Amino acid sequence: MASFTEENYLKALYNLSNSHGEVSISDLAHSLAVSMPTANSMVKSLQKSDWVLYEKYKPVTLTPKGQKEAALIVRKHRLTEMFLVKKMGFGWEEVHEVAEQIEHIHAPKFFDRMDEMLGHPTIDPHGSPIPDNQGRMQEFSYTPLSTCKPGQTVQLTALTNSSTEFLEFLNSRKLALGTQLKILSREAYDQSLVVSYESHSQETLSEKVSERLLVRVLE
Amino acid sequence: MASFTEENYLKALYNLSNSHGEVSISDLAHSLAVSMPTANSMVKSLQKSDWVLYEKYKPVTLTPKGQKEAALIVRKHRLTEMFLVKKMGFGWEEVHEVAEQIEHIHAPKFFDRMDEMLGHPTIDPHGSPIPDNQGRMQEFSYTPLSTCKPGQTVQLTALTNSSTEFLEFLNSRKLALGTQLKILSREAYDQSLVVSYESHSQETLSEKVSERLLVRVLE
DNA sequence: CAAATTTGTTAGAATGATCTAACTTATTAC
DNA sequence: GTAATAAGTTAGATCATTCTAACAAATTTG
Repeated sequence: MASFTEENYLKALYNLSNSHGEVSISDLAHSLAVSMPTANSMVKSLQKSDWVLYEKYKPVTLTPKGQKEAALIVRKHRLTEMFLVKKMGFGWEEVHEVAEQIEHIHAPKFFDRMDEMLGHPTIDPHGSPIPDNQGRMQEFSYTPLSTCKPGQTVQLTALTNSSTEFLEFLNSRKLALGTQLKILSREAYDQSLVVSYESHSQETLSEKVSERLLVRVLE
Repeated sequence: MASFTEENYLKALYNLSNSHGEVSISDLAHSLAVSMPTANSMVKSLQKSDWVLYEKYKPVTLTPKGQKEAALIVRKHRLTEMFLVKKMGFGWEEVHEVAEQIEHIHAPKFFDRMDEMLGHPTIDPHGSPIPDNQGRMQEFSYTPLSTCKPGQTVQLTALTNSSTEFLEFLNSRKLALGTQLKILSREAYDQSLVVSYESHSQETLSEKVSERLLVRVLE
């Protein structure tokens, strides 16, 4: 069984994996706020327990066993976030820290019960998919708002960044998942978008914001 | 801030404290399933951080700081047990293991919200008092059923032991907190008691059981 | 109270997770 | 295609938590 620390490495590897499933030691170390030698030695030890594949000077890859373990940790994290929001009345900007701790609890029945109470949700409060209890995660193909065109109507479905600051910004603009946005125009100079939604007839979103908003194009 | 391990030592000290607030190294070690040298060295290190008072060859005592910290961990444990039973549908025999892990979560808002949703409970599902958010715990003076006399009517209010096996035994006899028992007789040979309650007109409880049942005498 | 037993301590070692300093390999930029 | 930079590794140390073996103090018991 993976230790608390090992679980954090597995989750980081899972989240950092590129399209080839590879993660550099450097990225891993930065993501976990540890030194490169620390990440290096932990990767060697994860290899011994068959969680990762690794060769000197090459990027790290999760084994199927490692992938499943990591996905199940992510599952616990996202189920917890959903539970905190839907059943305990927390805001989507408040749940990350707590979920970061609860994801390490070893108690299948606890998370199964959450899942049940929530009606087996497939996404978390930030629109990220929840892996199933076998560690399989469905792929969504959402579009960054930044790549959409004036005239399009879209629905906000997920975020690429869920930092407290960003979530609080979205709260201040009353932007929630599910909101339908009409793209009015794009400013050529800074790529900011002018959109309208609900009672907001004109709201400007910077490129920094619009590239973090994932949408489904409605028309 | 106390580490996960330190928190477990503080909690053990809190639970093992006798009327003078003292705990022997031996009891501490047994309770945590570690060797005596381990307990000894941890006690020395807890002393350095002002969690405990300690002198060579003397029993250990929690400082006020240590007592409060321990009580707040116990508070988190018992609130969690209550939440699992009342809000998530778990049985009282299923909640100890999970609460043992969740008690280490650092997230005041999470536990405050539980407390609120539960209506600020003062006892956990096994009748044990929940310390308040300042770490103060009210003292109840319950009587072990084993010391009661035939003819008395009592109400089951708490347990001195909450092992899964004992709780499952109580489930099998439909004995829940709040149940009113009438003591019919006592067997002189083994001190077992014959009681009646609800639809059970005659149930024999061994001394081992009756001394673990805490009651309030009604008449 | 002296012997036996229990309890507590010291010393020394192991493991997991981390660091810095120094060095090596790989990549990027002229 | 070298020189500079970035990325990765090794070596060696530290800290927390644990152990066993050996010894010492305190308590219990005949």
